Amino acid sequence: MRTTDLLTVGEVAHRSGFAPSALRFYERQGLLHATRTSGGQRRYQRNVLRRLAFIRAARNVGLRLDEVAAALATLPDGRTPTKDDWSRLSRSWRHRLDDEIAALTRLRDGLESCIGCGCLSLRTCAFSNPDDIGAKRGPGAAFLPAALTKDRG
Amino acid sequence: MRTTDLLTVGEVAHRSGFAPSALRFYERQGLLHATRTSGGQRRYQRNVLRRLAFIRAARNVGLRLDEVAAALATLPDGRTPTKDDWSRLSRSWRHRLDDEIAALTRLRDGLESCIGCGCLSLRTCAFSNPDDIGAKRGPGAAFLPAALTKDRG
DNA sequence: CTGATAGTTGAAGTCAACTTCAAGTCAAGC
DNA sequence: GCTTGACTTGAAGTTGACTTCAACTATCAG
Repeated sequence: MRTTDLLTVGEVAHRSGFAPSALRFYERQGLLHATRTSGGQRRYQRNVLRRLAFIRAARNVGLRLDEVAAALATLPDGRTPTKDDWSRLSRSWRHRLDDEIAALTRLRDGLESCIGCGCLSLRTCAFSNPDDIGAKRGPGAAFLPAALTKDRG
Repeated sequence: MRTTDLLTVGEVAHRSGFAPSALRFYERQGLLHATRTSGGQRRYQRNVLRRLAFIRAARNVGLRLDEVAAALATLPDGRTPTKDDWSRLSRSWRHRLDDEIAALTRLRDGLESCIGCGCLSLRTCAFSNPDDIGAKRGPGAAFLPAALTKDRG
């Protein structure tokens, strides 16, 4: 293993938990940057790991990659981001998570009142209201992540 | 408008909130059934609306269509499902929603402790841990529905 | 009977976030 | 210098849940 302060794709993949293909994909999407060796191979700065931690956290919260990219674009260039920078970016997530939790809680409570009667009426039952949570999703979007649902498949 | 007790695709679409294309898709997936006119057009029984209400509710909870199909397959055939039938099917959802809410709550609380320090360390911060919620999703699956995220895009 | 409106089909497209593939090139330890 | 393992690329494939399209056909009010 080399002793430079630059990391190879494999090293970054191993340390971050992202697949190499994901790292290359993120680079194409403008979320990451890497210098190249004379032979064309990627070499990453060590701070890419924090950036990737941010990306994973943002994805956990439910941000799409383009939103993550937009957030990352607000980081000051020319200097390494500080803790305050990262903190600022993730501050708004709390509200977002609150909303998500509230929506799911409403859904659960609606279910509580529906289980008893078994109605599932399209008109009266808030639980299956088209205007509720699941409606008007864009094409192709799954509702909840597999990781949240896989345990009780 | 006809006065039969059978519904056209358009009527079902309007009453259920599903697009006609979604109804045809569900039929191909075995979630719905329709009789046909002599001319080949679909005609739906009135109880298809309750079935669709169930489908929407299940989707709201986060079930995939194949899971919904499996659940619907446990309905007794030969008779119209009763309220008890529907109630039985949706009873397990409560637990599932509880888990989803708990996972998001853990995530939010992890965020709370991370906001202060801005660490986002891959090693120490539970919030961005690869093994946490967002990790190991299958390809193509979005984390949260647009409906939950669109307001505070 | 006619014309407007609504319905039919299979095939292909969409979206997000990646993964997989084939065919080849680089880096480094011995 | 050679071998081995890691790396490179663009293109195409995957998944789930639909939507869109083009080219027709059916239904029904008047």
